[in-house]
Amino acid sequence: MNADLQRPKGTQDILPPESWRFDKMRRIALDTARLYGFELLETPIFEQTQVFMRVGESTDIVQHERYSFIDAGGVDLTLRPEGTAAVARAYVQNGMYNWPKPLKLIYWGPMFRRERPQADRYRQHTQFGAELYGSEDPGADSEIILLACRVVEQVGLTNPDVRINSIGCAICRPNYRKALVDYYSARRDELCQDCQNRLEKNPLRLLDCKVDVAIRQTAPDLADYWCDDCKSHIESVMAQVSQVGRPIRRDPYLVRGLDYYTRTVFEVGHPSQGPNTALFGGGRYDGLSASFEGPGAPAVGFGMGIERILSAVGDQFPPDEAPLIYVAHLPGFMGQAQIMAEQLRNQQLATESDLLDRSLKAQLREAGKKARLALIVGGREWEQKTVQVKDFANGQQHIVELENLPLFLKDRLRDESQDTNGGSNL
RNA sequence: GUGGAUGUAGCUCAGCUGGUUAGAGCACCAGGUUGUGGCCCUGGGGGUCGGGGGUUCAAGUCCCCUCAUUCACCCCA
Repeated sequence: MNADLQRPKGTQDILPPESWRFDKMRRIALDTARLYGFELLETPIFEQTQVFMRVGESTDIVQHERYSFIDAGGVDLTLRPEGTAAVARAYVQNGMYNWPKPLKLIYWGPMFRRERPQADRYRQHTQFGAELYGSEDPGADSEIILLACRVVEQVGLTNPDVRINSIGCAICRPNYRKALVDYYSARRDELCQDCQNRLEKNPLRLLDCKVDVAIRQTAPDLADYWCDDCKSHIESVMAQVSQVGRPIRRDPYLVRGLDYYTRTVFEVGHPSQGPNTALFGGGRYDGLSASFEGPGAPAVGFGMGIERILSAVGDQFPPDEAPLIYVAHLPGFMGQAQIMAEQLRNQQLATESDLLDRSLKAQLREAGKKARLALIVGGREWEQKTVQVKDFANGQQHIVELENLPLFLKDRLRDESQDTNGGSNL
């Protein structure tokens, strides 16, 4: 295919069965969130560009990774690069600050960033996230962490590795920032090029440089600069999470890229993915809603990249397979087979029939690949108001009267523990 | 934005130092039974060797350019 007709760089066609794994993942995420009483919020996949500019002056995803366009009416729009800003906008615009507190919201959908694709990183990816508005209490932070961990556990990533840090508040962070800048400025010559830029742009990010690890070891620790409120806040979050039996550890070098965070930041990885990988992350952003000209409201949330999660679980997370019935037919009975299939679907039985008018042999070959049971419509049996039913689980074949058919089929499908000497491939 | 790797059938890949009509496995289709799947056997459809240019009697193979894909850094989900 010509290059200019191909899928855009960094996007993907999600083919079956992967597409069904996505669908199952979504159901699990939403169901788990409902277990905690979260509500689902849908926002547009594009917003006015200012919505994202408000929240991330110094972050790459709003600086030079934006998919922006001017529409025919001259409005500056951007495909959303992340969920939190859009939810904050919706929160203010819809007056949700007047809703009963706390307000617990989740979202699911595509996000867009124009960056160079690599393993598990796409220009369009799917994110599931939660935002909890209206509570400053450490319990809100722990609720968010617990929900996110439960979701990944539901898909098979047990014992997630939770790392947490506090980047302080408007009162104590400036002190730390100054101490950090002083420390690194004195060693400017020893820093890598990236860190010299970070020193100007976003000093906190000096801490998670992978090159200058020796320098940061003697750098000032955030913990020594926390005010009393910030200190007791993170301690309570960690205590609360631990008390439900979920390990959590402080990572003194953990700071996150988006600059709207206050106090809590966290990332969660998994042992199967290596020591410091991030499957998802989040934090607190108490000042965000105020920047949308609404009343200030404390908030905490997480965002989870679904492609990364599914890549991490691998084949351990198969899609659900409906036990399928295939209606095969003898020559001249193709129409009858489809009518039969439709009647079985009326009984909520997943059913297919041949649409190519192929030989019985070919029909059964296809049926054997995808179905649990095959029906054969036509011939002598049809004249006696019966059909042949073949069970691929054991190779047995029965002649069943039409009026008893739905009951018979449901009975066979219910019994999962058939002997399998026939070689089912389900 | 920086650096590395790779492009041969739908998929995974062979194709030695350039040498006849480019192959295999899997997948797909058909036949081996007048009305029966899997396993096995036989046959079949499918390829501008990513594209363009060059060297040569001869290029999938060598050279240049280009496009695409992929991995890492930056950043992030």
